[in-house]
Amino acid sequence: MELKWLEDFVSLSTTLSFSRSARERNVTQSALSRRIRQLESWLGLSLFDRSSYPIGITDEGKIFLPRAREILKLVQTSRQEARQQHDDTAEVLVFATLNTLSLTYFPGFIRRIEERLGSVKTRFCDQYSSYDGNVAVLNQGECDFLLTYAHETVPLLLDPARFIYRRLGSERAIPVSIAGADGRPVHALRPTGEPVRMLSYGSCSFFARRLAKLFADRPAPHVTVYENPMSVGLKAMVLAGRGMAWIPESLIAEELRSGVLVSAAEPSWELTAEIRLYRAAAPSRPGAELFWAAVDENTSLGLPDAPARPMPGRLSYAGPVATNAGDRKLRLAAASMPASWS
Amino acid sequence: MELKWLEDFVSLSTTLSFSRSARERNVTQSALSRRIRQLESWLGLSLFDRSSYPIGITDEGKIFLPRAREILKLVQTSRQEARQQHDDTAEVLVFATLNTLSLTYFPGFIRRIEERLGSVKTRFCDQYSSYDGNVAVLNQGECDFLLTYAHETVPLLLDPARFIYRRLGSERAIPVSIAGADGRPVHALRPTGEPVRMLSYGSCSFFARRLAKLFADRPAPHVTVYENPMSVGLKAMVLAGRGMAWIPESLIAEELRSGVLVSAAEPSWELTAEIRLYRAAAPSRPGAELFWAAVDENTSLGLPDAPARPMPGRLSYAGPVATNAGDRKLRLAAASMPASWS
DNA sequence: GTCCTCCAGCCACTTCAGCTCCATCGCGAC
DNA sequence: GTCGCGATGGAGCTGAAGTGGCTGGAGGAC
Repeated sequence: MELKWLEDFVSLSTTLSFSRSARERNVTQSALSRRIRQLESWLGLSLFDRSSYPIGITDEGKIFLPRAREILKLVQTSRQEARQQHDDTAEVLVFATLNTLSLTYFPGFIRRIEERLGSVKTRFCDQYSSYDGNVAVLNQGECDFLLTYAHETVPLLLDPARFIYRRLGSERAIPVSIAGADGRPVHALRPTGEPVRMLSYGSCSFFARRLAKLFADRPAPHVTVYENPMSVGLKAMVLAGRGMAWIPESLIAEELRSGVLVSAAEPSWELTAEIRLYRAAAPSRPGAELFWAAVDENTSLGLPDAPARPMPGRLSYAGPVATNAGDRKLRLAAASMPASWS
Repeated sequence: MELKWLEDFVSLSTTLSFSRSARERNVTQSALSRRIRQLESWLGLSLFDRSSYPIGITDEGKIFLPRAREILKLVQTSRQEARQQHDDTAEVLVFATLNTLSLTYFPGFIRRIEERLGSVKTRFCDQYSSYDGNVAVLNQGECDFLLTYAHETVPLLLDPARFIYRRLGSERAIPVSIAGADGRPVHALRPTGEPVRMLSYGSCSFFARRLAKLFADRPAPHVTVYENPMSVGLKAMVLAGRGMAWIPESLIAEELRSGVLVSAAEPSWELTAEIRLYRAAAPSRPGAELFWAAVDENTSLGLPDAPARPMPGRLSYAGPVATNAGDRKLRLAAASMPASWS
């Protein structure tokens, strides 16, 4: 038996459509069909009535559905429980953070803290790509700190009475394109004329929200030809000349300096964001308190306004222990989904 | 995450030895080592302390162990629950039976019953190979009927007050070998001289018990060169000339007649067994009661003494729905283990 | 009636995770 | 010292499971 069969089953029992669930689970319809059959044959009974449209769940399926959920839930909580135990005893600080920040700001940030505290053990939560997802992680007490972008136009669903924050710096997202032979952007945003090829964030990331608002206020002709919630992915596409995109400055400082990438819109189109570190207001573990104190010392030394700095050299991941090292597969399409924990 | 990782973990936490668990789980030591590492990396912590021998389970491992068991248990019970539901509504009769009987006696038996009752839906429980396992299945009410061999020398752990039975027939297990050019057995049991090559049942099957008793009473020189709890497996080895074995007569009637196989010991070495159908004494589902009544009618017509009859033609499995159709893999070595439900 | 969607089922083909079977290495235990 | 055990690496293989494409049947929608 495979746990993914159960996930398939739960998904299918919700959508009641093989095609839709197949899309949701990032497999073809025929593969999903086969997997559901495998589950059914393992159980020795059928879970869905396919004889009509839309398909219906059988009585046995109705019995089994809560069980399947229970199993998946139990697997999830068991892992969290073991981790909690480990993090507590090993004094590991758990961060929720956005993908881009984990690549740009975090490494330098943690280095500066370690200069004060000595070596610090850290770990990231699973949920990378979604802005709200990370907020939820802090809300539910599954991490010690939330490192995130923030801007007045994007609601951040944290009770100010329960959570406090420090402003660590700021970031700009710049609309960029590769430069043509003449040094001008190949793809450029213009108020009129041809729509520009847009490489865009999905819907759940921070800059996706910022952009949605921006275009609501200042419409401009564009057609979205690619979506990826991770700015690194967008950067790669921009570098390949596939269109323009808003990319955090710290990710493309090098390319801007060398002239490979150039601004693709007037400066007024740039987006800004604060970089904030959130924590629960209530007293926390000794290690977390120590960390927070070190953050305060650093920010009091004038760091709050320092922009996020790009990592020197090539973009290789040198952060904390990857939490999904057990997952070998990473499909591009899957990147738009919440990180799977199975 | 894979459920087999949890099974590995539970096994290893019991044996505290990679090599032993690897053998138990039918993989190489290096494969098991990798799988445990995969589980650990999925969890993000280590479960065993490998720095000393024997290895020790870590604190986190101690936390996670009951959870792992819980998950596996939940998976198992969820399946049983769904099946129960299905069997009840679809009026499926559940049998526990020995492997050989499912191939020899059962098909004809069910055909005779169906001549009276019309089509009957049946299903086998998972536990095939172990004699006691099948008994336990009936004891725990997980099946309607137990079809089994029985003999006064082999204890059958069923409370006579709670379970009743009917004698359906009898079976002989005959010591056989392939015939040489002279028509005499290539491998033959002799009270003195060279030990004969013995192909033997494991330890948990019915005829294994009978044989153990037999050899305890009448020692004869032999060396066991192959073990398989399934008599069909032994038959194949006998046909390949690998040695002698006790095989149920009904499985080899054809070969005995044609002379391919011949008796490999004096007739006094033959083993007998009754074929019995057990059920709970308490009233049961209507379908089961109907079935039982049909059995009684049949046995009253003089069938009880009919020996198990081999299926005509080649030995192909034509019984009820295979319960482990979801399991694609079947390793020979695994055949000696209780059927996996995962 | 036609058109469309949805699902089952089949096929050929490809991919790759996971296994085995080596070999080697380091390290405690004895 | 030797022995046993576990980790690790590479080569090679296999089978499971995916994709992509197709057909066919069953229903809705119009």
